[in-house]
Amino acid sequence: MNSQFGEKLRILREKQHLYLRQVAPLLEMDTAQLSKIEKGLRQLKREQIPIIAEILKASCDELMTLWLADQIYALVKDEKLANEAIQVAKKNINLQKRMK
Amino acid sequence: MNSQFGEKLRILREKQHLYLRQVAPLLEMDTAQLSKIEKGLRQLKREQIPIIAEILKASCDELMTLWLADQIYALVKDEKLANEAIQVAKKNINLQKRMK
DNA sequence: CTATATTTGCCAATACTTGACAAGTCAACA
DNA sequence: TGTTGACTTGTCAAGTATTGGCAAATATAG
Repeated sequence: MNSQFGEKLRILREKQHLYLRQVAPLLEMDTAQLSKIEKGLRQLKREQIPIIAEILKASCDELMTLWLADQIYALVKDEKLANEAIQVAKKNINLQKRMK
Repeated sequence: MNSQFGEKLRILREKQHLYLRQVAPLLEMDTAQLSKIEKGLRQLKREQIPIIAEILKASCDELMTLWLADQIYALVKDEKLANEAIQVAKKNINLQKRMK
């Protein structure tokens, strides 16, 4: 439960029978980094998500959602007020939407 | 709508008829910094929240919630998948809770 | 034992955030 | 109009955090 995004990448990569060493260069990184990303020890850059989505033939939106969810989760995972904070943030987002 | 937390601080401070110059030293910062914090241009450190809550005679939990909500909001405010991401993050938090 | 895939540890390089100060605006008012 | 007090803004060095890249370690299969 530490990195949904990373776990998903690994699953997708294995489904495509690809090795880290095959995928990493396409993202201009070494296998060590990609390994850490899959284990949630490092962050993939936001702008690399579309790239890896294509490589792994996955939904960019789904990956983006998981990636964002990981960021949020990291922020509040140890907070007793996590749920309340999320509620407030959500309200603000919907308010913002209505503004546009 | 840029910083609920900052706006709240300002309102509370004015309600107590306090000046930046009176509050800032209690947080070991100068007025410029506190001004920026109230305008959402800087972040108050998490561990300072209880301190300012006491100074402003406010609910620490409420301030903490707003502070966290601001962090989340900053993360996703320009994301079209913000709501989906929040949904996923929320689910993970509740999962985690059940684990404990 | 060897080869290949992945993981881990380390640290220099880079990027991001803050602290501190100076200079600026603004409003009140003598 | 000039002064004072409150707040704001700009800048940049210093402090933190994150990343990139390499080398060594581990794991697995033959």
